[in-house]
Amino acid sequence: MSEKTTIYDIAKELNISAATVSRALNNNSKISKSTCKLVMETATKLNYKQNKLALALRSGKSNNIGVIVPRIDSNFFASVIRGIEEELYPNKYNIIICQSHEDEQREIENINTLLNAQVDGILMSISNVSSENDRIIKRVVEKNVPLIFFDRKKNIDGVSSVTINDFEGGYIATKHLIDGGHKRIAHLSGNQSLEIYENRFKGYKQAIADNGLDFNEDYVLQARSNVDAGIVAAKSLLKLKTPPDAIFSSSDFAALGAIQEIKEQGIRIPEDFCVVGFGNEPFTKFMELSISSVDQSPLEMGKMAAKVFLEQINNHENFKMEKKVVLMPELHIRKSSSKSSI
Amino acid sequence: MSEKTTIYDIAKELNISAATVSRALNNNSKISKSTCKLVMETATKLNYKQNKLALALRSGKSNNIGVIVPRIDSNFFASVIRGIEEELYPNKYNIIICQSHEDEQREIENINTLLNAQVDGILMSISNVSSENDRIIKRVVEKNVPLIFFDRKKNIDGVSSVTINDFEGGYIATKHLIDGGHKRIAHLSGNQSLEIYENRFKGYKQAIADNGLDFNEDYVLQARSNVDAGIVAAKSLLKLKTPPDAIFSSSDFAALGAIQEIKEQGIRIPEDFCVVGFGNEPFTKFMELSISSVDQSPLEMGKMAAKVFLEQINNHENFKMEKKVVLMPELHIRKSSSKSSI
DNA sequence: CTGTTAGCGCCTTCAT
DNA sequence: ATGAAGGCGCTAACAG
Repeated sequence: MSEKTTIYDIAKELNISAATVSRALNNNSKISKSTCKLVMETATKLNYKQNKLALALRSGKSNNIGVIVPRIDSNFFASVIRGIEEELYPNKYNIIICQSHEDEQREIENINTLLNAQVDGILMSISNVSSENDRIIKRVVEKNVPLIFFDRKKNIDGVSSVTINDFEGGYIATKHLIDGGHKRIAHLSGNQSLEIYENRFKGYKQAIADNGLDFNEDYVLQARSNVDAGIVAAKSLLKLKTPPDAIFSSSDFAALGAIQEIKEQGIRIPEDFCVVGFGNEPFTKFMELSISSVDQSPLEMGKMAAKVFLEQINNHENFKMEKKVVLMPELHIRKSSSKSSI
Repeated sequence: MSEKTTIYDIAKELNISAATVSRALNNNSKISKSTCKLVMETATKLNYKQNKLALALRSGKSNNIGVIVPRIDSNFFASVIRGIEEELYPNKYNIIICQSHEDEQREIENINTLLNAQVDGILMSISNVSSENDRIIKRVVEKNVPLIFFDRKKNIDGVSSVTINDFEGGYIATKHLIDGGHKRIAHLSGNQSLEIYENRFKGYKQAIADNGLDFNEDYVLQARSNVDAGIVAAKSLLKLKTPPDAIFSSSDFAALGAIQEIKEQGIRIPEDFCVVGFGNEPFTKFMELSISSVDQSPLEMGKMAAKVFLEQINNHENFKMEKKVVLMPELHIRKSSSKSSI
């Protein structure tokens, strides 16, 4: 009972050939109704399950796709993965998850593992932009394994990507603060070597320029994406001779830390100081002092990445296709930046 | 360049047999140093990558394990998965993720898919306790595919599980409220047909009984795990002739909703009313009025589930092993329940 | 309509 | 120390 039954078992039982069984199982047109029915019956009787491994080996299609994320236990990445899964499930693809832990070496290992496992495609958010992983990424492209970047991308020929317009995100967040009457707006940025943070920063700068404000380099600090970094950053900003009166943070966590520190120093939010974050993490709307934040629509991003993959895989021609999808970010205005909604 | 190189390509290049190549690649003892070196060199030169699919088909081991969760975009499940991944990564296992969406039919499909994909084991948190999925779960056991439940389990012979002591969790949470001087403690429960919620409820009840308080059925409400459900529940609790003065909620989200409603009605927390949640969601500690909550150590749970799987897979004997690991929950006391820490 | 054959890529007996 | 052969489970040509 614990033995796996194969098409040969069914064939033997019925005194027919394995090929016929295979055909019947696959609803091949030219099989008599009777044998087809017989095969189906014995299949269920013997509790037959198709071995996808054998099928994959033969067809060269594993029906697995690999997803590489820096870490899975962040709301953003988990939501993207959910989106991917929901889009791919009806298409019979399984998802193999890898975490790079922001480590480039690990990322390369992940890609190799996935390639060895013969995945039909790789969807990834890169951890880092060094030239080290360029080589292997190019190899993926050469092997004609569809590769799609989401959120954190890299510009490489033949590689599609699904991102949000981070520039726009930075722009609308900053513009919102300017509209609120703020003139000294600081910016907490992430690792600028990543396009996403660079673009959010550029959007911020552009909004500043477009509205006749002065760009002040002292107002731009780098802060990792956690609460403590936000606290540290806010501390140093508030120590300036002319401290800012608002912050646009590239990270919700840093925004939270900044808010904590600002309130700690007796400054009122949003009356005296406003803050806007980025990412729309669940906690931003749960806070009593809810935090305004730019939403990245991770679910949609995941679905879109999956869709692009499907297009690519179904593009049987041998011309390479490269698609760049850019989603629009949406600013969710909450208490941390709206004096009216107090 | 886009062609995949196989051991035959290496063999041809070197005018030796594929068998020798295979042996050399696997560091087989009885291969001359020279040919071994030669093989290795040509392998890298030709950019050879072992096809795990072929290996899997031959060996019957895919080195993939399946993980089924109700949904992935919840901090708890994402963290468990992270734990699983980190533990299994060094052991060269890949993780295939499936979401059941709390739908039993989908869950059955997931199991079948994973079985078809020849996974070496299945780790799952069941969505539901009906008898429908019993049959398929039994089939997994019969097929000798290691099956491990985590968090939401079902008692089935031959199936291991890793859970937390939910009874204890409910008990310490309630006891903490009692110690705080509360005598009218309400409980928001989840779907009682799931062991976890049943046990949290039992722990609550036991703590009530052990401390000479009266159990009041009106104080026990079922609430789904979201903010709105918590609001609704709190509303109806506060309408009672003798409303409670504390709540132990089986869900952090419901706890948050309850807190919002309680404050809305002008009742002060924690001075007049205390609340303890369950799950230790990230937001609970971020709130200004931080929420006390029972931690489920999801990371550890994931790692443990993976360890149990590894033990099981390495248990080459044919006796079935069944292991039940129960982790201890930990109460994180925060502002929502501690008058002293205001 | 159905059977035979062959091969996907790998490893492992069995020979030598 | 190496080669030849067979098979993991499946399907697609090629024959009938």
